Amino acid sequence: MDELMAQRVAKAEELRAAGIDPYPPRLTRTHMAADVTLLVEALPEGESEVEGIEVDIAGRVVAKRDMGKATFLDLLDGSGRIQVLMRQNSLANYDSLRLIDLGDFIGVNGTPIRTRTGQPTVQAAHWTMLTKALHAPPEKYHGLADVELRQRKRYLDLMANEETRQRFIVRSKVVSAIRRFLDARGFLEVETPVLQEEAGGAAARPFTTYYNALEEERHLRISLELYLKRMVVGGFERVYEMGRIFRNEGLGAKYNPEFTMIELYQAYADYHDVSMLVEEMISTVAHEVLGKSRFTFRGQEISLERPWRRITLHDALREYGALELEEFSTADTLRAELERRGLDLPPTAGYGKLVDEAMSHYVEPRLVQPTFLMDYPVELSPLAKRRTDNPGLVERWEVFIGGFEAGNAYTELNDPVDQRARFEEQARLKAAGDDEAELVDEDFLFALEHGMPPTGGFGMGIDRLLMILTEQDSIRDVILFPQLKSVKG
RNA sequence: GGGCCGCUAGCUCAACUGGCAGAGCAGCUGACUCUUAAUCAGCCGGUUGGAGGUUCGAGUCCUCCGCGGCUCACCA
Repeated sequence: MDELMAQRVAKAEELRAAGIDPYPPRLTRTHMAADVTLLVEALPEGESEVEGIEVDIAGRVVAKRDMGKATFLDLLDGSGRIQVLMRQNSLANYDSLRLIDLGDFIGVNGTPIRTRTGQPTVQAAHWTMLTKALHAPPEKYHGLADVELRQRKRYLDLMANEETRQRFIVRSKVVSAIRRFLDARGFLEVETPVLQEEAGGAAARPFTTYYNALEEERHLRISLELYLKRMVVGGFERVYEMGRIFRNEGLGAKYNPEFTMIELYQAYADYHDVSMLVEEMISTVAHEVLGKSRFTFRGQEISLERPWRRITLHDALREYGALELEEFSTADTLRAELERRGLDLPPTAGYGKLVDEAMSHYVEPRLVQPTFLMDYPVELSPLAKRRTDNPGLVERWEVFIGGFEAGNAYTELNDPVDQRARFEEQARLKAAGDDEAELVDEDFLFALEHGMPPTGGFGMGIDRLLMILTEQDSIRDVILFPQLKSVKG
C-alpha cells in the first residue's frame, strides 16, 4: 500500500475510533446542488442568506480550499457542483475537517447563502462522512489525460472530466430519443437471441462459445436481421431491436468487437419509405437531444437537415470516379479497368466485391453530407429484393455520413425460392474460402416459406451515429468500456 | 500482421549532445474567517513500462518483450 492510501486508511480508522462509520448505510438528503443554486439565485438583490431554509446535500468533494478558520469545499453531485463554506464559529467540530480528502463523499447540513463574490454556497452547520475514498482523484486542473487510463479506468475519466460525463449523458439521451421516436410510430421493441446456433444476417466472423447443458456450440449474434424478420412473418408489422452485437474482427477507430445496433422492420414499406423514416429519425433525434443539426466531424461540417441526398451507386461512380459501370458489366472487364487505374484488388473478388472496392475508393470518402447510396449489386446483398427492372441490382441503400457507413436498408427479400438460391450462392462462396459468407438458415427459410409481407428494413450502428453527434474521432470515445488488450505481468 | 510515435512521482508534465531525476497538482506540517486552478513557507513522495546489453556513467544509445495511439493491411 502506498503512503497516500495509508494516510486515508488511517483517517477512516480515526473516524471509526470516534464512533463515526466512514461508510454509513444511509443519509439525509433534501436538496441537490442545482436546487441550492436556484434557491440562492432567486434571492432578492442585496440579500445574502435564504432565511428559514435548511438543506441537506451530499456529494463528492472535488476541491478543498483551507483558509485557516474557514474552509471552502466544492461538492459534486448528479446535478452539478455546489460550494460549501465551513467556518470555525458556525460549524460544530471544525477540527475534524482534516479528515476530509478530495474524492470523499460527504453530507452537509446548512443554510444556502450567497458569498461576497455572489457564489451560491451552503454554509455548513454539520458534516458527515458518507464514503471515505482511499485513492486521490486525478489531477484537478488538467483532469485525466492519458488515453489508455481514460479507457481502461473509465470511472476515473468520468470522475475527472466533465466533457466525458456529458458525452455519455448524450449517449443515453440519444438511445432513449430513438426509442421514443419509434414507439410513437407504432414500432414494438422486441428482444431476440444473442446466443445462436449459427450467426447470420451479416458478413462477419462470429465469436463462438460452448453451451454446457446442451453440449453444443453457440455463436454470438452478428446482426439482428433474421430473427426480426421472423417476427414480421409472425404478424408483427413494425418491430425493432436495439442491442449489442458481436463481430470477431479487429479493433480500430471505427471498430469495436461488441457494439450497439438498431434494426427495424416495417411491413408494407419499401426502402424508399424507410429512407424517409430514417432521415426523419436521425435529424429529429439530433434536434431533440443536442438542439442542433450541424456537427463538426473529423474537420468537416456536416448538416443533418432534411432532405438528404439520394444517388444511385451507378451515378455516384460516374460522378466521383468517372466510371461507367454499364461498360464494365463482368468481373473480368471491371477488374481489368480498376487495375488499369491502379487500384489494389483482392485476387478472389467477384463482381460485387469489385464494385464495392471502387465505391470505397472513389465514392465513400466523398460522401460527407448525409447521402443515401442506392441500388447495389445483388452479389453483395443476399437478403435484399431484386429490382424488377434489373435483377442484377437490389433495392438497397447505405447511408453515408462523414465519409463512413452509418446505416443500411433493403426492401427485404421475401421470395423464399430466391432466398434459398441466394443462400446457396453464399454457401458456394463459403466453400471457396470466404469465411464471412452467409450461412444457409433452414429455419429462416421455413419462416419465409410461410409468407413475409412486403417489408422494408434498416440497420444502423448506434456507436457510429454517436461519433458524429458527439463529434468524436474514435468509437472508443463513445463506448463506456471499450475492448482493450489485457495487461498481464 | 507492417510502419511510425509514445510510456518519467497518485495525476499533469520537464530533464540540451549520455553526466547528481525535476516542477505543478494531490499529500504532510505551519500561517491565513469570502475562497473558487486560493495564496505563502517548509517537507514527504521515483524499479524513468519490463528484461537484457553497450558505457567510467543510461530516462537518454542498442536488442527483446508488454501496453497504448496514429496509420497501412484486414474488416461491406
